Amino acid sequence: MSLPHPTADQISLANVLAVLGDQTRLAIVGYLARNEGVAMSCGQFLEFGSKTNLSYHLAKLREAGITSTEMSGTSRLITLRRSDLDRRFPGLLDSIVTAARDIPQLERLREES
Amino acid sequence: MSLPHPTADQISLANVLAVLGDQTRLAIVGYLARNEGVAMSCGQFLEFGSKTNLSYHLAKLREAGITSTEMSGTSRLITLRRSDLDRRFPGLLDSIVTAARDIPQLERLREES
DNA sequence: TCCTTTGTTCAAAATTTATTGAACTATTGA
DNA sequence: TCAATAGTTCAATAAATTTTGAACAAAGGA
Repeated sequence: MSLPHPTADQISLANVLAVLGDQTRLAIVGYLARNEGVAMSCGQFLEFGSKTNLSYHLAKLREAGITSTEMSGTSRLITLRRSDLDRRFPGLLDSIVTAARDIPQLERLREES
Repeated sequence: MSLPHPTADQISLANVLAVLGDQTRLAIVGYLARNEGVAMSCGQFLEFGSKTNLSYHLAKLREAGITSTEMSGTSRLITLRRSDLDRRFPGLLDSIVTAARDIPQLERLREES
């Protein structure tokens, strides 16, 4: 991990909610949750926006402590910080991901994968 | 209920998260949750901001479907839409309210009540 | 009726967020 | 080494959100 990540106790609830209160980022997190264990690269999310815009949203997710981003050669591997989030805010991620499953935009994504 | 409220299925997850991703509104919801069953008036929240500003934040909460506001004489009674939220997003409100209990700003509020 | 209480609406200003394109860095493979 | 790949940074713009004060409205009590 060479990129700046907040430590588990630096993760703020209000910030996590604010960052997830955006369709694009919510869709990204839903996708990560449905593919947990599999590290995703930024390119996986190109259907959600331009490369530049994704860079912005993915940085927001990382800075909020929601995702972890590790460099791997020329790409970056993104994973959900599941255990940190669960320890810090029990039940929150699960309830969000479950509820996000019903969002149209995510339905579409699931069919394609 | 003479004020406009969204119906249960008009409540959007992203919007709920966005609206709760704000310290002031999160504090208000934490307060409502700790006093569930007791309807609160807008004035109860004056320590969180100016009257005008609270009017804005409380409208946001109502429009997002998080609270219900009923007119009662010269004041308004505000309650959490607990059952609608629980049905729509199981576990979400509880996990948020539980996590919000550890937020400093809310600690202060609890002592004063 | 008049005053007080409770809270709103409006418009302006301040602040924050999101989106874009151009230029750039770093790594990998040929 | 050279070109392609993956993604970033920067500056500018666009858009949405917050905050404020002044003026307003409606109900209740003296």
